[in-house]
Amino acid sequence: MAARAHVHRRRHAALSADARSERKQRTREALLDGALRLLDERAFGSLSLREVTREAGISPAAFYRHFADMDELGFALVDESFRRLRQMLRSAREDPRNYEGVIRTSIAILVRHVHENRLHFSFIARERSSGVAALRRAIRAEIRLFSSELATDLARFPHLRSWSSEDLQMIAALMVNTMVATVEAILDAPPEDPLAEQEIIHAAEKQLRLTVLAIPHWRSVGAEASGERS
Amino acid sequence: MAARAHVHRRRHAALSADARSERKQRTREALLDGALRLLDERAFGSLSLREVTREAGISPAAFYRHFADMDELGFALVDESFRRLRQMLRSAREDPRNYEGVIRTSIAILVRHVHENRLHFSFIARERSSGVAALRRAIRAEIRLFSSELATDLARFPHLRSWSSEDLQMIAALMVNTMVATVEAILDAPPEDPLAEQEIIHAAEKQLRLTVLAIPHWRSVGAEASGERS
DNA sequence: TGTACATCAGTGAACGCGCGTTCACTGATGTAC
DNA sequence: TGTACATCAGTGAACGCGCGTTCACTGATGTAC
Repeated sequence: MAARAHVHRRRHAALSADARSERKQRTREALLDGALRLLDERAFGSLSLREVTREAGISPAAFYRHFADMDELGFALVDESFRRLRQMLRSAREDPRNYEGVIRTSIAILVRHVHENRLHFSFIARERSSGVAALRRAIRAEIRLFSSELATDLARFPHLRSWSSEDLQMIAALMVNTMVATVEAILDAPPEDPLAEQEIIHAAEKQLRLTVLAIPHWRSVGAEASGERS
Repeated sequence: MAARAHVHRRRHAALSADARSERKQRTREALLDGALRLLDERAFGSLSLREVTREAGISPAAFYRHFADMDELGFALVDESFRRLRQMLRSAREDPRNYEGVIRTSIAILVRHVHENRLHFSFIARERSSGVAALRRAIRAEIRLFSSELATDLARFPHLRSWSSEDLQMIAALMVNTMVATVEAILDAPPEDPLAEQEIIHAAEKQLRLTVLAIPHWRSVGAEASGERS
């Protein structure tokens, strides 16, 4: 395996498997994972560069081989976390059904992904409101994007086809609010307490069912026309 | 005014106006207000004792005449913030009307209080998710209490009289979610941009109208009976 | 393949800084008589 | 009212500590020939 680089004697052997850059990549991931582990119970703004390098098992100075400063590491965490979240959305969109089925399976997929990526969701949930302004803005922008995509998806359902884009955004935002609150509740619940979690899930399903129940009865007023049509 | 303490020559003149304890009270408020000012853009967990005393204009050591540590100051801020929030709820409950009227006036009262107590709401919104676990728990408990009280209030409305307590909690939580998200959006919007804020308010009203629209059509399932009634 | 040189991820010591906390103190205010 | 003593909010210096950042370095890996 050490001889691997000699197999093809090219001008730039670095194009093939490069032990050095592989190791570098692994250290970078150790920094990101270490930070994420510490962030399960702490805010990013109170995390020190030295703590992260300590957790990752390298010296403080080596940090600068990977990131210019802590903020840059923070952005990398946001990117990674939302990559996982988008991947979740892809699974969720794979089997569209009627309202009822969508709600149950969407919540189930959401809950599964929260457990599989607990630290990433915990990081996003915490930094969404907190501390570092740049991180907060990046996260809010991603969530707004998510909400817009949901609005587009919703437009395919029977009653919603004729809705204005503004009203679709409004109901998508309402559903995203519910999902964000549900994720926060799950992360906040005593870990691995199946009863508490089941109650949270049950309430979330009811809230979404209640929301979609209103759809056939909705008639928008106020924004589209300044006058009213009695 | 300096002679005030001499007017009544009592055994314990301290019972009347006490210049010393008045001054102490004023310094305590300077600490709380200074901290709150700094917390408009920062997380509590990243706030130092020295910064707070600097902002309040006293020496670091004097801090300990008022609080044992920064956490104690944090709890005092939570208390003060929720005192203002409860005061808001009292105004909101003063004139109960039909659904529509309640929504418009409730949102208006909420928005007014957010502007009048911007720093307190900003503090609560940020620390609700962030950093210091003890503060987070205190804030979540207050919001849960708020949600329960809303459930009690809702029980007085026509269609909701017969609802189970669980379903009332569910819809109250949904409405609180919407209000929390609305407050966050207002605090996040460019300050004093009346157009952006009007859009946020408009969306919030729609979301609440949509929610109450579902009420007459709701039929709870799943929790009360383990079997289903087809 | 073997050798001589280049690259560069990671080290360890050093720096100046702001931190929380302690301590003996000061001086204005309060109390007893 | 006047005096002598007690209280106590606030001071300023000092402490040890962890921080972010810099620097010259080491030694394994990569490259050229």
